[in-house]
Amino acid sequence: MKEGPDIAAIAALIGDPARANMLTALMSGMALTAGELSCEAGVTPQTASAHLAKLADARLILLETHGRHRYFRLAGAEVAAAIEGLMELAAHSGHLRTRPGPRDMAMRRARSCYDHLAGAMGVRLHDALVEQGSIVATAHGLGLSPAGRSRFRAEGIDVEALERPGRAPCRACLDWSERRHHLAGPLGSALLSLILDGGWAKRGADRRTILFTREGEERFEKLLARSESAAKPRLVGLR
Amino acid sequence: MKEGPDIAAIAALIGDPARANMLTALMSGMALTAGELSCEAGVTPQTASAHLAKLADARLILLETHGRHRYFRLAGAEVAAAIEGLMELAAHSGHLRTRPGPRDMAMRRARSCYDHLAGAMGVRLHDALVEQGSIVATAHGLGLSPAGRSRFRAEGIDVEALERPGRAPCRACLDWSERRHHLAGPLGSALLSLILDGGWAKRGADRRTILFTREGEERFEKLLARSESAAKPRLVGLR
DNA sequence: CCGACGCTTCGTCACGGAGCGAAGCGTCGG
DNA sequence: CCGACGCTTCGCTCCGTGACGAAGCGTCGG
Repeated sequence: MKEGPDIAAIAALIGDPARANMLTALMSGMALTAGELSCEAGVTPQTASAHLAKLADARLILLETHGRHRYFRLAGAEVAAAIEGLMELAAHSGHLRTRPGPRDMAMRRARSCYDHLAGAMGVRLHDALVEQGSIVATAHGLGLSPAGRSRFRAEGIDVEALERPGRAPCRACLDWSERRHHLAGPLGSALLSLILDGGWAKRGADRRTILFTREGEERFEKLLARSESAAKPRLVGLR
Repeated sequence: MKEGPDIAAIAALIGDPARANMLTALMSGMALTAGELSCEAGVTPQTASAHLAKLADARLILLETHGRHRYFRLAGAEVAAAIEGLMELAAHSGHLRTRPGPRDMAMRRARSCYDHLAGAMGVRLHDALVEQGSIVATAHGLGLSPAGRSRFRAEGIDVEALERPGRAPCRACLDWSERRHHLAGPLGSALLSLILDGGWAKRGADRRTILFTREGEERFEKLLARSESAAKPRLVGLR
């Protein structure tokens, strides 16, 4: 049993606290500078530099240079997925670092998981879209129903851009704080963009917590309500 | 960003080659003795014992004692999911340990991923069941359609046992070798049991490869064919 | 131009963890 | 009962890795 992916190499990279903190910070989906990441990791810039080089060599993160600033971001959704899987396992097996507090509650309510909405509100979004059939199971993962397409189009989302060959327009991502699925993939990403760009919510100081305005929350509820009451009749016998 | 699950602790456990090999061996879904796991890891029994204690303390594996034999198995599906996520990431980022060979081909074709069928055949099973609507998206993950329920019942599967409160009857699990979904969860588990108990296939020497007999392969194809041609008409416009 | 800043590279040190030999305990089977 | 076997625990060694200080390079802005 020595063939196949070398999970030890990958896990060992994530298994260092400094690197784990960096990767977790990058789960916000935003690119951060080497200096910012050294703060996140709580180490000196020189140490952070060595760590970042390892992550980049392993292709877990990507580098973009802007003058003297070096911006790093996660290499892609599969990195986020692996980290989310570890988070789920850590949460499930009781490996938590601090007691839940007010900030944790905000994280649990709404946060970005890489490029899409997670937390209780992310789960509600997924559930609502599934319940009324805007998204359905396909061989390539979750897909859009015809009714779903027109609904998202009405929200200003470029639906054609979501559906590219060999790429599922959405994906169920298991939420470590809710133990249920929230919506990931291109649709999930587009919806978080809609929420942030539309001013419904803004990022918290930690860059990851998503804080809805009063008005934004109403807009979000209206999105769920339209999702739940429009188009397809409810499949009562299904569940 | 110091709150939340401690992924470094979990990843560090997986990041040791000996422990990674053990966990990978346990992805077969079978329980193995401490001695067997020390062979898998390529270390002495005393070293293996210390590693196993760490994994058990962290609740990644469970111990069952039978006389002088100590059987260990993965603690649950969330462990398998995290490992699978790391496998996907390792494969995606080019962290492979050996060149693909004949054995690897058998692994890619059909293998057990914890308690369900993975590899090309596992992906085909998922796709066929989705295409004809036996399984559909629900808020709790993938669920069974009415037609799916009667079909699986006809195969001798205890469908009522699959659908328990708070537990999705199936789940899409991303396959690291195929980069597509195969079927996990209770239904996936029941189908692998059907395949193995029904004599359609047996486990390879490595305990993880699933080797179909000629006859078993025909039975499998018939399952797919019935899945694809029966009940619900094809949703041609969907994709 | 030049000092400040962001970041990388080099050298060194200290600590922790994985490894194994030795020893011991409990179970099994003849 | 007793030797063989499976497994755990203890003690010790060695190596690898993360940490930081020092130094250097490139970019930025006054």
